Amino acid sequence: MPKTNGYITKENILKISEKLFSEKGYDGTSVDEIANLCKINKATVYYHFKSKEQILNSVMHSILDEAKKIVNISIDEMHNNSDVKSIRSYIEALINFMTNKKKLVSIIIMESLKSKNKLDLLFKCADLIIDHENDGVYQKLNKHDEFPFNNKNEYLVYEFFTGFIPIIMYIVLEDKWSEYYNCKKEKMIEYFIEAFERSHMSVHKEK
Amino acid sequence: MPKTNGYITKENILKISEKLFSEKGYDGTSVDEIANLCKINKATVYYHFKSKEQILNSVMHSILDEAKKIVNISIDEMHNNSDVKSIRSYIEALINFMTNKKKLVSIIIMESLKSKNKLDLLFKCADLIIDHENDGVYQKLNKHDEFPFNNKNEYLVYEFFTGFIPIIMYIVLEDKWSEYYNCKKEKMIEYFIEAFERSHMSVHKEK
Amino acid sequence: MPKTNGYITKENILKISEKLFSEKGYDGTSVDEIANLCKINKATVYYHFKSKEQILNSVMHSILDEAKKIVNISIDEMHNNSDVKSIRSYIEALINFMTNKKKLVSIIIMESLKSKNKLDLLFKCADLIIDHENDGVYQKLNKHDEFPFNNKNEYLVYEFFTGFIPIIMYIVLEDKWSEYYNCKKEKMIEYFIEAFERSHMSVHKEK
Amino acid sequence: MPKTNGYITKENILKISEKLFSEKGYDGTSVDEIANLCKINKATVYYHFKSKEQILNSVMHSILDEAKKIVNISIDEMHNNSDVKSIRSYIEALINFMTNKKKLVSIIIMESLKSKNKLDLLFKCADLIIDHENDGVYQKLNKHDEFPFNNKNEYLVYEFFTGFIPIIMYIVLEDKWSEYYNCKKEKMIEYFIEAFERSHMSVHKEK
DNA sequence: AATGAATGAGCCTTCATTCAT
DNA sequence: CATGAATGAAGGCTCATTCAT
Repeated sequence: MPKTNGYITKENILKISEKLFSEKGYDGTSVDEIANLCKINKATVYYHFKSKEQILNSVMHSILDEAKKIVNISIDEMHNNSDVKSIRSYIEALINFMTNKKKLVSIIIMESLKSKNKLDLLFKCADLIIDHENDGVYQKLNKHDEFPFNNKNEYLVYEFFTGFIPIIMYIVLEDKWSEYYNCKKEKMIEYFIEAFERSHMSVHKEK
Repeated sequence: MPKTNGYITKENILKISEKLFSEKGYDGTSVDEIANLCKINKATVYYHFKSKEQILNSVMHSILDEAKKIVNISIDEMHNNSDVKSIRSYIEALINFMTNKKKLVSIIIMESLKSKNKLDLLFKCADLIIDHENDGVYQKLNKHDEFPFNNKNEYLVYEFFTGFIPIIMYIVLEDKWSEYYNCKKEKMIEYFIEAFERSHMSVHKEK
Repeated sequence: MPKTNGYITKENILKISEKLFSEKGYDGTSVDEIANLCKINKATVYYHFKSKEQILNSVMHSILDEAKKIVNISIDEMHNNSDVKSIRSYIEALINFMTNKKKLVSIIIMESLKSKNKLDLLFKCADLIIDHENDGVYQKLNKHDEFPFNNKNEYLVYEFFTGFIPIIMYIVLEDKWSEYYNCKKEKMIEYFIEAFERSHMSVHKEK
Repeated sequence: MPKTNGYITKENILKISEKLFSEKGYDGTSVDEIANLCKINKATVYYHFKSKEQILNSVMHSILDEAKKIVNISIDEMHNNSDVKSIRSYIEALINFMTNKKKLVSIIIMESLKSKNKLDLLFKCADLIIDHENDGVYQKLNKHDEFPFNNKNEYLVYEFFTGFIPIIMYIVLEDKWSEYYNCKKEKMIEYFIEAFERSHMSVHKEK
């Protein structure tokens, strides 16, 4: 029996899909499952979304929006506190947020690796993080320093491959890593933050 | 009645599978396709391999073996030539090798991100590289330096997330990155090597 | 709240449906498509028509009405001019009219061939044409001739299967025939009229 | 449980499909139904045939082959008997054979009317009948007469639209016609043969 | 060593139709 | 008069896997 608010239904599909995609991946989740968990008819899913892929798309973009808010808040919080400590807490905030969306981050990465895929969501996420880092944290840190990069792309390569990538890969591989190398997660995150500061942040730090 | 030597058939399945997995990913390749391209019956595939996943497994391991050889050769070359330049050339050699296997590296990463996956191939690859770096290059370079890590895991986290990961992610994302950010690949590799030295290698360098 | 005059909406549905049925056939057209092209809601279609089949029905009947007008006009024109030449021009007029509705004629035929179909539209169309021919042209021509048929059904079988059917089948198959047998359409229509006179009309002609 | 002779299975699919297509039309028959009636798995159907359309194709072509045999036999039988009587029996034989395949003839016609369809089966059937008529019956009849057609296409248009078409349309519409016009079928076939001779055959008859 | 045949489970999608508003 | 939302029922097809030979 239908006739509730369609917006609610749509949001619910999104919510359940995010949950299922997170738990079982995109390919591992069937539209039947989504419909069943939503307690709606499968056709209703297709009334609200053109295709399964479009659901994924919507899920991803709503996460991106959520991420933006989190990042903004973190940035605001450390506005007057651009020391090493607050950077550490910014990174930790990022890791915390993403850790909750771990599986979806995996999906973003996996989809980005498929050769045919044109979603570019990984880069959009990166833009979000790096641009903020750029305008918020980074600028502060380097205000008085010599800027070590000659152009935007050189800078972006640095931020993306030595900053953004290690962080998200840490998030998605943390569990497996700690199991494989037999290392407690509390230790790991400590090591990682340390490693991140030693490598990527060495450029950002005041000498 | 056996038509040919079974060993040849098996090797052929592996070869074709590597090709197909590389082009279309694991999920995107069907056993039918493998059999067709091998010009053998689908059941023959299952005579040689217990499951599709086992094919993937074999493909992965044969790549690992190949990688080992390459790494060994590179290491040997560096033996008498362990200055910064040769580290650069080592990294370049690594990137070159992996670039040829780009799609398979993608598969290794993608498979590693799947929650159910128990292969740990990504970690095995990492072990291979890092151990070699550890025993071969690194030890040499740091023989007389203060070793900045307190224990093996701290060291491994560093090597894995700020060394290995950036390199392999660079390899698999290079094309898409250069397209998305409109940056020539020749420039990119230059920026990347520079970035890698600035971040990860900063620890390895002699001060 | 009513947006427009309901009558207009209904007529529009009919118009669009005729167009779509013509282009893609009845089965090939979905109610969604009709609604979309009408820029109305799908449920609105069902407000005006009980079912998709009823739309088809209405479309068919409105064509029948149109056909009646055309036939009447043609008949009138022939009234004072009932020689062989004008019969030819009558047939040509018929073909011309129907050629414009080619696809709908196809639909009528296709629907008539479906076993469950109870519309009998094909027969109704035939009645229309044959009756007119009967009352108008034929009677005139055969007023003084020996009538070659012993009863109404014998006459109807003759008119239907050797007169009406060849004409409508010519109309709907003309394009494909000319392509398959590599024959120009201008030639074809000439051959067909000739063939029609040789066969069907041989009975109607004055000896 | 599998492992019978694959050829038998394939033939069975064809047999059941012919039956179902005949009873319910192409669109009205689902692959599920075919599989169920064959008591095999749906996937087995797809093992033997690439698609549902390919099944139709095969069914049609096997009918065409069957038809060829029938036609050949009829032709042989009247080899030395080219009088009106034997022509009548040839037409009756044709009608008899096709009447058994009534629904399939409908399908051929319907498929031929679909604008996108490229099957051309209707024309192939026509070729079969007309060519035989040409080489067998027709030649005999006109041996000594003046040939009334100036070229092959003119002749084909005549045979196709005033000979072949009336016959097949009679076959597929017989039931509905007799019901609509309230006419017994025994009478109808008599009227039809008579009508056919009066119109189409008038050209073939010796004057 | 190799194969033809078969299968079960599942997948995404479409469609005509209905109902509360 | 018109609509947004929802549905049940199918439908065509794919895929990894198995078994008898």
